[in-house]
Formats: sequence, structure tokens, C-alpha cells
Amino acid sequence: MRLVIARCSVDYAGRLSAHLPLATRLLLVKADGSVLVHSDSLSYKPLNWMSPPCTFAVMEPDELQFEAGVTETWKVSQAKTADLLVISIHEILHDSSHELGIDPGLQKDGVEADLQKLLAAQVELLGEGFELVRREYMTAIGPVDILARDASGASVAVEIKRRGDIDGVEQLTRYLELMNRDPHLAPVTGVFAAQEIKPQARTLAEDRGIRCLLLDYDAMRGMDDSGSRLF
Amino acid sequence: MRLVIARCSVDYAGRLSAHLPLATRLLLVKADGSVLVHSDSLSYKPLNWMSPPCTFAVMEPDELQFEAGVTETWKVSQAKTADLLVISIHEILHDSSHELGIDPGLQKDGVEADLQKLLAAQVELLGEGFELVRREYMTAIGPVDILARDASGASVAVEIKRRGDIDGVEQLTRYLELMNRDPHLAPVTGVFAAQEIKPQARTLAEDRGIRCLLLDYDAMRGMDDSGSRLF
DNA sequence: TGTTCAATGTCGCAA
DNA sequence: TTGCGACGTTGAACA
Repeated sequence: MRLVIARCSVDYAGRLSAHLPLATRLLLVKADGSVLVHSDSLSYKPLNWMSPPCTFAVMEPDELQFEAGVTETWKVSQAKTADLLVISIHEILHDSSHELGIDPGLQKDGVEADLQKLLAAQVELLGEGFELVRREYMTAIGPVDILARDASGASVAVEIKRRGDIDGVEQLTRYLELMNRDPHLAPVTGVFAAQEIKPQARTLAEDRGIRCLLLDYDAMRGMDDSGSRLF
Repeated sequence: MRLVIARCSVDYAGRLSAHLPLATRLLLVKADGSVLVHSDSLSYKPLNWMSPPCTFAVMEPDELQFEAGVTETWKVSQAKTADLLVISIHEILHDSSHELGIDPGLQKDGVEADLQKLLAAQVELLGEGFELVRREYMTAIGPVDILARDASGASVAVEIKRRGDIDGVEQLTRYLELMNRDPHLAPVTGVFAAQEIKPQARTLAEDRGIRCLLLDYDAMRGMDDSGSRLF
């Protein structure tokens, strides 16, 4: 990994065109040749970047660029998409390289997949006498997160989200519409289950006869007997 | 901006939990206190981060941590969301700070806004004898990208996307439903126009009687006589 | 390889 | 502040 602090201007041409005026920025060149341009604020996302696989070339400035104060030019290009990132460097204030080695990678916990697993294992949270039919029940327009049967044996489709938004209600509505055309399944009712449900989503869901269910991830994880985790 | 290369492990607890095992990484501390943890690959996105506004504190390791080899601990927290990022540093290999100043910011020139302009100017792409009524035709639930009339004089609502996704079909469906209640407009048919249309979106659209139209941006721009662009 | 869906999505605009 | 849509979305899982 190479770290460069430089006064530079940047041009990008690809899915859109973008230009960064002359200023001091961090240029980050990773081992795979990818390049990130960061400013001192606006975290997370670089101002500009080039994703791997890409090729990195340093060019001497032509006469016009030289007169404008450019000492060197970086051309980073992606062969496949024809994206091009050009960095015109006026002054390098810092330049260091570091050997990092491969990263063991990130371990995540608490994403939607975890919620689905836990709710499938604790299907009684949906209501007294509920039974799991299957997870990821396939339909023509995509998989329903959980298909269950209530105490009376009627089908229940469950859509699980970490954050319950209006989109999720729309999604579940499409599933319900489709599944209710299937005489083997109909009538199918819906449950919208999420750690957090936005008021608009709740209103829309209830207006359509879809029940909302708030999930407590920590409590569900605590109930899970597959071994508690440290932290 | 402070650049630190360090052997460290990282824990994040917030909207989800995440853990990074001990390895050498780049720690980037920006002027606003935000922190990014980058590895030497997987561009664009940091492995872990904390967005501003957040507070940054360096802690001495307790005895247990000290025995595990931790020389110092960084605690980055966001008061509002209670998110917490903990970086346990075992060894610092590089540490430098740099004054960057404020960035003048990015100038973008997008492709997507042009599509609407171009299609409005070339409304015959919608079909023989089509005529433009207006762009951004306002309805109670938002603007329809293009309202046109077909050769028979019937209203046609056009939704334009760069990438035609299922959401866009839903959006157009809502417009059509509303507009067809208006006796001055009804009957209104729909056209879903995009540079790329996902199969599921096409299926849904056609199931609802909405016509799909693939747009060739380059060809449309070439047809446009308002001047060709460089690049 | 292509398609679909989640994301600590982020970001920007408007009501 | 909240809602809503776009993003050079990115990234991962799965067919």
C-alpha cells in the first residue's frame, strides 16, 4: 500500500464525468492497483476512485501540463469498462509504501440472514401454534423469507427486514398477491417482521391487512440454544 | 489527516456487530474525527469505519489487554446512535499527520439527466406518430418523467431510468393507477424506458400491460443536433 | 457468468 | 427532521 499526500487535480471519465480542482488530498494506491482519492472530510467514501482490476501508469507531463505546474500524471484505467481516472500531480508532500499482507477479513453478526435463521428457529414468535414450512420459499418473483402455517393450518408468508421500510411492505404485497393465486396455498396472510418498522411502513402494511412484528435481535439470540456468543 | 499503519484488531458494535482479527492495516483519522480502517485490497469501502460526528479517545490498555500485546486502544463513538468502534493496537509501523485544508469539492456531470431530455426531443422513439405533451408532468404523488400522446391521441406515461429495476415499474404503476382515475387523461398506457431492463422488471411490467423500451444513450446522443461532446 | 438482493449502504434534495 | 430516489452504488449469494 502506497500513501501519497499531494496537491493534485483529478479527472474521471466513465459512467459519468467528474472533475476535482487543484487541492491537497490523500492518494491511496492499494496492492491490487486500485486507487482511492480521499479528502480530509466526508468519511467512508473516496472523492474519486478506481476499482480493481485496473492498470496504473505514471506519465511525464507534456509541455502544456508542465507550464501549468504538473510534475507527473497518473493514469488509472479499467480495461473492461473503459473507465479512466487521471490524476495530475503538482506537488508531492508525503510518499510512503507499506507491506500489509492479506487481511483475514471481516466477521459480521446481526445482518438479515441472522434474523431469518433465528426467527425460523423460533417460529413461535409469530404466534401460538405456528409451524415453519420452509425458509426461502421460492416463487416466480423471488424467495419468500419464511413460509409458515398458523394454528389453523393457513399459510403465512413472512418478510424479514433489519429495518422495515415501505419497500419491504411492497415486496411482501407482491408475494402475497402471487401466492394467493395458488389454490394450494391460498389463503395466505402476511407478517412483516423487522427490528425497526418505520411508521409509514406500518401504516401501509396494516392498511393491507399485513401484521407487523417487531424483532428483538438480542433477545432472539439469547433464546437461541446453539451457544451464546461472547462480547 | 492522520495516517497510521498498525497491527491491530477492530471491533464494531452498532447497527450490527463486526470483528476484525489481528492484522496490519491502514488507520485513517480525518480532521472531523471520523476513522476509516482500510486493508490493502477490496477498494472503495473501508473494512470498518465511524462516520462523523464522533469522538475519538485513546485509552491505555488494562492488564489483560497489555498481556495480550495491546499497546493502546482507540475508542471512537458516535453519541447519537451509540455506535462504538474499538481499535486495539499492537504495534504502530507508521504514523504521520498532514494538513490538507478544505476540499473544493467534486463537480459531476451525469448521464442520467440527459436521457429524459433526449427522449423528450426524440419522442418518435416511443412509436410512430407519438407527440410530446410535457416533461415532468406533475401528479399528486410526484412527477411523471414524460407524458405523451400516441397516434390515436391516447395518453402515454413514460418512466425513464438508467437501470430499469422492479422499483421503477412499481413507480410507473402508481402513476398509471392515479392518472387513469382522471377522466381528462384516461385511458393512460405506460412505457418503461431504460438503458438496461432487468428480466424481473420486464416480466412485471409486461404482466401489467406496460411496454418496455430499451434506450441506446449513445445513439440518442448522436441523433441530438445540439452539439456532440468531446471524450 | 449473470442475476438478484442486502447494505453499519451513502448521499442529496425537497417537503 | 423525515421521506424518497439515485448511486461510477458496492458486494455477496446463488442459479
